[in-house]
Amino acid sequence: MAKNVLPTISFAGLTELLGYQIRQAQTASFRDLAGPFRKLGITPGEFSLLTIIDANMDIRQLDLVRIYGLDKSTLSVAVNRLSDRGMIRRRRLPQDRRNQGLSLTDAGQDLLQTATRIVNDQEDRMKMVISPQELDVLMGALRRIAATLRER
Amino acid sequence: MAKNVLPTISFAGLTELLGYQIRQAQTASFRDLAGPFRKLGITPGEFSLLTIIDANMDIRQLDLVRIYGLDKSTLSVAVNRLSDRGMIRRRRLPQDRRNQGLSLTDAGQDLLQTATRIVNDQEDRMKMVISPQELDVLMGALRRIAATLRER
DNA sequence: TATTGTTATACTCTATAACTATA
DNA sequence: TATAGTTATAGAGTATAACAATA
Repeated sequence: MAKNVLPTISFAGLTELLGYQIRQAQTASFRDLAGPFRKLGITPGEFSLLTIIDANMDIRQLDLVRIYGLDKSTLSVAVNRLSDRGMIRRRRLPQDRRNQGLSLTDAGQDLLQTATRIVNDQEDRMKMVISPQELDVLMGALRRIAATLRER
Repeated sequence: MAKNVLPTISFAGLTELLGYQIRQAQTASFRDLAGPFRKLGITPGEFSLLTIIDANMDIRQLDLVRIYGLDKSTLSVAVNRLSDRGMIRRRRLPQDRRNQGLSLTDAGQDLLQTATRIVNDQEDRMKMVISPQELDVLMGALRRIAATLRER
């Protein structure tokens, strides 16, 4: 009946593409984080948002917009979500009251701490399959690739 | 007035994370493709779909579901879009009429050819900032990282 | 007038659930 | 009953446009 025959799929040149392998690694990373992060109610993007806000007292939304290359409306929505959940505080800055300084609440700091442990655990697992030398190459090469593609 | 002072943003540990750099490279790659691909009316995901269908005569949707780790409904929608545009053909397979074999139309093959040139151009630009040795390390390491994260 | 941010709206991508058809 | 695929629906994530407040 030929029922359990798994078809052999050709990926054509796909697997030889650097862009393809970068994407595969990236989706594997997100899916790996998805489970533990869902319990916390955050996404990888929100983790990085919390990290940057934590490290930059009273950062403005427009600075975050520049960092992420997102539209200001998109960022406003993202900040809303974390703010509604009591993780982020917004305050008008006295120097220029058009700006809103962002900071983490105590609950936000707790959340960040837990999320950071999850991320570090993933990092450890990734580093188990590559050598320290390979790690250096990887970090440098990925940075240069991103930079050159952003140039135009 | 301190108007043109660009604030110095700290990324905390973010830039030392492998997962972060992989994501940065991946979003840079997608954004770089976005412009030329928009003119063709396709996405990077659709490009890879076209490539795999082209290389696998009468492939079934369920095989694609397994490759991509997507839900069958998601894939059905994606195939619909390309089918509505006349790029993909579906035909019931005589061996088992529950299966639909997918193939590219002539227009689909033309589209794939044009998209492939765009992707290859991006690959060339990425390879201009890394050595052949680094390329080897990158491909191998990214493959192993994706594999280990998928294991659980 | 220009800048910072919000809101309404819409589009894409994804999954879940209920369905049809075929086996 | 099980498998392959479709459709309706809903939830993220994103952008555009119109708006409000502040400079």
